[in-house]
Amino acid sequence: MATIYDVAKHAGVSPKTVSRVLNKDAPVSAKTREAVAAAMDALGYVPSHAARTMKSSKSGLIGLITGAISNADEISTAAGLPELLIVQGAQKVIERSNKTLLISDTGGRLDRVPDLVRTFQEHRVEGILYVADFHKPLDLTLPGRGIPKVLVNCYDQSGTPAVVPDDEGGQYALTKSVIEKGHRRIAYLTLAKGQEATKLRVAGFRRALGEAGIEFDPALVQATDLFGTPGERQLIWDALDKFFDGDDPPTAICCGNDRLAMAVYSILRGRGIEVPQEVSVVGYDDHRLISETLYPPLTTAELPYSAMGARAAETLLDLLAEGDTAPAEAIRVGGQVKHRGSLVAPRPGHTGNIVDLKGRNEI
Amino acid sequence: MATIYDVAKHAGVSPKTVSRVLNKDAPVSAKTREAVAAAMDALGYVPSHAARTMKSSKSGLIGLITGAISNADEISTAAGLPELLIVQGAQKVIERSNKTLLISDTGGRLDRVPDLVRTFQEHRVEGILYVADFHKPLDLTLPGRGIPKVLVNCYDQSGTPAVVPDDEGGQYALTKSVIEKGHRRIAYLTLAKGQEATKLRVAGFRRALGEAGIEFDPALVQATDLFGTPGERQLIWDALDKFFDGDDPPTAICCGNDRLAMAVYSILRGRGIEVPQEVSVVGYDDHRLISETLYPPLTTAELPYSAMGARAAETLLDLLAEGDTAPAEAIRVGGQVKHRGSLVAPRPGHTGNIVDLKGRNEI
DNA sequence: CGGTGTCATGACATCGATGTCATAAGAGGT
DNA sequence: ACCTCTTATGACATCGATGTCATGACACCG
Repeated sequence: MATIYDVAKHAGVSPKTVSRVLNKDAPVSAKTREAVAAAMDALGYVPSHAARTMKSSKSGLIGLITGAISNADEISTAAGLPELLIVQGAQKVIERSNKTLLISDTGGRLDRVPDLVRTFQEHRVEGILYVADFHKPLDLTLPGRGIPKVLVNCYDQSGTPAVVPDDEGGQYALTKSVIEKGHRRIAYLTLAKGQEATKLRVAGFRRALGEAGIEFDPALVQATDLFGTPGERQLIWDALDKFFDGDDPPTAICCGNDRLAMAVYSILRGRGIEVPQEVSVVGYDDHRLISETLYPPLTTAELPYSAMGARAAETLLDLLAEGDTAPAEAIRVGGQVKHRGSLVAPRPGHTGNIVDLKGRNEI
Repeated sequence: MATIYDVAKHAGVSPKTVSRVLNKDAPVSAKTREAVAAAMDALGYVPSHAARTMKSSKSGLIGLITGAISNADEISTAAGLPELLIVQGAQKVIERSNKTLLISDTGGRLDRVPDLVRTFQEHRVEGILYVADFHKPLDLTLPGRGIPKVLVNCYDQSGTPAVVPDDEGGQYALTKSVIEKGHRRIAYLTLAKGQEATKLRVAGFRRALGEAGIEFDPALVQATDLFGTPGERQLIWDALDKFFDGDDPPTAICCGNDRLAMAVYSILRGRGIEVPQEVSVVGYDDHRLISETLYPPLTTAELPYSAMGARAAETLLDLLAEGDTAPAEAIRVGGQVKHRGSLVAPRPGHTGNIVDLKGRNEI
């Protein structure tokens, strides 16, 4: 590969002059500039990032740790998608700032993180973004003392800057939309218990009910997310059974994510219950492959992953530029409610008890 | 950041000796080695990749160009997923070889590719992987003379090494499975006309029919992929109409991808046609979010993206190691047929004409 | 005991770009 | 005509790691 010396020789000038042409940091006569440009062209010269980094001790690199790539398999099951969208959001911001994103993958193993950070350190990254696959507390302490870091989709105890989704607000807004359509009996098939998102969203759900003066009925709330494993369909079936078995069945069902909503559609149809005519269904995530392909299209709450990634990248760049003291609290990023066809006003006088709930021939 | 000189001073040895400890390329006495290790530890020393690259002119970097990140939005619509899985496969192989993958994103704009390649050149990448979002001929000539390259999911005229999916063989195997179940009237809702995959898969479909002595009926083949845009559902509806309108309706439907199969499920159900009892349905891609969540689970052909990425990375590493002459022909990677519940033997004497096809009240 | 290796170590130059300082050639003011 | 100032350029050192060569200390052999 041609060097600045080759270019200099070819153009009959000194290396330093070539450098000046490259960086436009000092006046160079037009004639010389053209000669140098011609030489660079002729030799196909491209400056060496390594040499620049060495001299300036600024790498222009931002490291990002994720499982997005190795989780790609599970993107099929939607689990890996969030990370990817976060990476996308970060990428857009970073590239606009003229830095380069170095993406490293955990391969799903947390114990590889120190290795990845070390590689980052070798490359002298200026900052690190750590992306989690779903909203959760982070138990590990990231190595890499002195390197500014921002956590995305997770948070820790030590006050590392973090960007997380506004789960409470999202479910609140979505539930409010459901209530505004006229529903009063609203069931909720939540994500797994213990998950951060579950806690926060149930809180948002209750807040919306409370504000509307609707009493919270624990019998209408059930965790049914088994991450797509085989027992899940049965679990949902049983939950729906319970819901529709009472005298006052729900007229709307909130689902912990769009995949659950998809299963609910199919089970309801199998029982001859029409969506949305007899029961409204809403999801969460706005996983468009589902929300737009299902029929009727799914009303759902957007999980603003891309925006979170962008926000995190901006926060990191600010940290780098100004040594800004980052906010002590995690930054919550909210998403929109996506209104589609699966949520309509409840049928007047509808009881929900229209089919024989014991006829499980489709299971 | 501590340097090798700092470590040397701290340990009371010369920098060169520290270097020897780092690289184990010359004998160092145990005592010295320990002293150096202790010094490195105390100072938190991490060697500078830039300095190494400069000295050795080997960057240990492999560049990868993709739209996977920026297409993440469309992963929701399944379009971006392939690239991501390819990246995953490549990543695994590259990391095993102790090199680092530098992932660059086109942001969906082909005209940015030269920029990305230039950035790669600045980083002195040793090779480049170019990943396309779906199987297609590549019209652009990649810049970066002299850098070994491997194309994935695409191919060009200039004999650049390429890795592509075996679309013909995949559809052949899938269709053969359908035929082996006893189906003779098999419809095919293909992807968009003109696409590489469409041509190859229709060829595979016809080969399977031909071998089984089934006449190819053009009336049963229709392109219905509109990439999830609004008119698509109508288009599929019309196609199904046509299929089931004749006296000899199909007993099985092949779909160009899993998303189409998902729409087909929903439309058939809306018409009261049971899957798979009355009509078997198969997809293509094995997009597990769909194929495993649909009920019944979808029989489909795996599109081996991850394997393609891995294969491409191996090919590139071989090229680097041995200056191997790459195969002149594109490498075709085959996938498996995934047998699930949506494909069963046809009902004896079934005509397919069991519902009023004009009752389109669900559209 | 001197010759010949081997082991352990260090001095120095080098990779490619750029910051610092020096210098030569004009431009402009008095 | 002389001094100062700007413009345009180059020489040289430097960033951090490592390849090359040199050297001192032993060990072993005859």
